[in-house]
Amino acid sequence: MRAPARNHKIKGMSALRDAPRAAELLEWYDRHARDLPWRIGPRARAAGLRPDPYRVWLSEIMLQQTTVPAVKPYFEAFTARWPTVVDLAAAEDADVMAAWAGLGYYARARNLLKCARVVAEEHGGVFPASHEGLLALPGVGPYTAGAVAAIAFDIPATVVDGNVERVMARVHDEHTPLPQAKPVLTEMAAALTPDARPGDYAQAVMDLGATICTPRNPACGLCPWRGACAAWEAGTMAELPKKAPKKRKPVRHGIAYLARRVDGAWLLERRPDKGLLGGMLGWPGSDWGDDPQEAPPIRAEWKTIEAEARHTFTHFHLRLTLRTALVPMDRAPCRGDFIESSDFRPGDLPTVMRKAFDLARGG
DNA sequence: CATACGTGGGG
DNA sequence: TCCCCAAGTAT
Repeated sequence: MRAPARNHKIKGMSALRDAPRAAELLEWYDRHARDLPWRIGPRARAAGLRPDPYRVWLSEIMLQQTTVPAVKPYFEAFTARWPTVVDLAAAEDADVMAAWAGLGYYARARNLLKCARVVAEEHGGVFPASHEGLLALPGVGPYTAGAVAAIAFDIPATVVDGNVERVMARVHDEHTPLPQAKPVLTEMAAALTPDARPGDYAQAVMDLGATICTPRNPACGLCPWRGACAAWEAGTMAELPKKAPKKRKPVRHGIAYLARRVDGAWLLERRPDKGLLGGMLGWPGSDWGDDPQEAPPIRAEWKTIEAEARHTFTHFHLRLTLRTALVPMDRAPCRGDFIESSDFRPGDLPTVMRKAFDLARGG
């Protein structure tokens, strides 16, 4: 009897390896699926339930380059405050940006609102039920379109995120470094994607990557695909996926000005939509570079705080010199606006600006 | 295709 | 302290 399911490519003294099968992964998922606020579990899905596309989309946007623990409280807050995409579409920009503060990658929040308004105004408040339609939405790329199509609509889309790349690289012992390997890893993922249970399958691979096939110390002993894993056989799982070497982050310097009016109001400035921290509230200040120039937003006696605020962004380290001043009621700023003490919440600021506030208030 | 774009947690 | 990373997208 032939064994067509066997992989006969033999490396060294290895035993025959099984081909990875979606069914094995789905069986594992049926027993080990994570319980997440935006998710419909495999049992409920089998009973015919589907998750709300709005919640799936919202979670997928939040989860871009962001961990599940970081997302959970934001997801709860957003869905409590804006239960439907139409509610979100009607929100004030500043409220959404404030609610997103601390989660990072703020272009996501701007695109989130754009997308909600497109869905509300051009699609009657209903998310498009196709990969192509989803892909056309602001902030929705190939991954998110596939994930929403599969999870919310059970469309058999190939979903390739960082988890899938890692799992495919290991299962096939693929040593080509990322991002060069992306096309071949996508092909491998497509070859494994089943027609049945696309939503469960997409979540199953991501759960596998998040809980078993982790970047460090993978729990291969618990893996449903261990018998099919070429990296396990070769002992290379810890070094996969290979990645192009990273550049060192340069250090940039800046000055931030924290002005408090005698009535307690704080001088803040809305940053332009484009660029770093775009659309967020922040302290007025200098540019961030090698040699920042003074740029006080209002005439005052500025005092420099001893400690500088340190913060690391995606591509540089920032050391922020903080200057504070107390200014009288009748003096007008040349940049920014005073926000009444009762209207100001530090939590509305992006983290770097909140750090500056904490330092200035504490010192 | 390379780069810009945040943050918090873990080793 | 420092580096790596986490369900990517836009340009």
